[in-house]
Amino acid sequence: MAIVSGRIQPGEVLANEIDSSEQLSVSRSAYREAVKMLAAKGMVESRPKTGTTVSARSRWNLLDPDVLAWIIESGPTEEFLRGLFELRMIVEPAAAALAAERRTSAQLAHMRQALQAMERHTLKTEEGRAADREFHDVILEATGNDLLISLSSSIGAAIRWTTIFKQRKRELPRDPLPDHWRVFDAIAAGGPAEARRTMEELVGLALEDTRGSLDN
Amino acid sequence: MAIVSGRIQPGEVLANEIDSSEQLSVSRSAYREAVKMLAAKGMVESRPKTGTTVSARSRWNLLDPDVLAWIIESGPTEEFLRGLFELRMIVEPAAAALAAERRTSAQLAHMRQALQAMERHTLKTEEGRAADREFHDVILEATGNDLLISLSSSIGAAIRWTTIFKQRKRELPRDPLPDHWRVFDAIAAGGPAEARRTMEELVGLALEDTRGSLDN
DNA sequence: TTACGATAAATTGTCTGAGTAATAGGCGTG
DNA sequence: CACGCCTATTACTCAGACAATTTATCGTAA
Repeated sequence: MAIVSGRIQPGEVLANEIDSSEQLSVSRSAYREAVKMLAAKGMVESRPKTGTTVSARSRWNLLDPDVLAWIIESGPTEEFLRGLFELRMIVEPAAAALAAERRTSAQLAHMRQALQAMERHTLKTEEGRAADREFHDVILEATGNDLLISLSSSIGAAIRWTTIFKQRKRELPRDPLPDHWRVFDAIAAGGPAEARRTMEELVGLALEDTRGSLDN
Repeated sequence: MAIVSGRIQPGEVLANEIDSSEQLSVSRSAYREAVKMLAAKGMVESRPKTGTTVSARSRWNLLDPDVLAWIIESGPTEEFLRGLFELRMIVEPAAAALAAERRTSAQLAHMRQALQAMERHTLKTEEGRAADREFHDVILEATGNDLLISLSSSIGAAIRWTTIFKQRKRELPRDPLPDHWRVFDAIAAGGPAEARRTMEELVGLALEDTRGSLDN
């Protein structure tokens, strides 16, 4: 958190292992294992004699789920959130288009089932939100592209966290179901171009909602 | 490598820490630090009594540069490579479109300079390839989107490794410079739509080249 | 026979203290 | 001024012990 919040800036060196572990009241080995995880995510680099330095932000694995979570938790800049939604707007419609080309009928049935569950429970309940996630997950699965799945689920989780952290106060102003059904219909019958268009619409509207609740 | 190659399948448990570290002739702490890095990348999960189990592939951070490198090094499936290029085809044109909207004149000058260096040295030399990378990096920088930069540089590095690993034998059959200049012109003056189109063309042709060298 | 609660065993997690290896920075010499 | 040597600092590795956690087992009672 000190690193992602900028309290320790890239280029700065952390206190040496002994001092750091004492500050945190843990053993040196526990501290080292923690630092190794940060190193694995590209956030720090360790070298003998020099110590452990915070890496340039461009070297961080920003798409790592943990890193994303930490950034969001630490109060991300507005610019970062814009970037997050921008990326979603690039990836999700493309994923929908691929799904329209490749989905199996079993996957289609699965999507319908998820939407029906969403309809029953609404987004106010945890079950409803789970059904929403499931719908989007099946779309990703239908693309048959593991990398796209990995990327998109990271983004999806991050976006959900932003709404959990920031929203809270206002109700969802709009019924999201019709948009979801339009995406479904497009993937079922409309072809890739139509799937892309409807998903752009869905993401765009979700963005509007979130933007509203972020302005405060 | 045992994990990414599938020699140890998701769900399987690794030998316990003492046996594993002895097999590798390292101390338990060194082994634990290594495993912690894999855990940070989502590839394994450790729990007392149960041991360390390989996570489901859907939980891996496939976009982590290390994970990508390991997968490519271990001989990726053709399907995986298709997915990689597919993702590139989604991301890079979108990045070019954003760059066309937001680039500063300084960045534009930087791009021109990189292309001229590329022209001087050609892609046969390391300097020429560095200039190529620089050109693409400046485009990313011009998008002003950190997440997009992180994603695209991971993909870019991965693609370079595939060509390094597989290509080797044949010369580049085509002069890539005209395509690069078209992208440059579009970013300089043509607007986002034209930038997207020219970048699609560039990536598509690069894909063709690589596909050719992969079929053997 | 089944359900449940106490017990045991296996494994990771943590801690400590020591020694090793690498390297940046200073020092001296040519 | 350039180069090579030296030293101190730091991360890196190791070994051994103990703690915490959780699964599996076993016995007891319903």
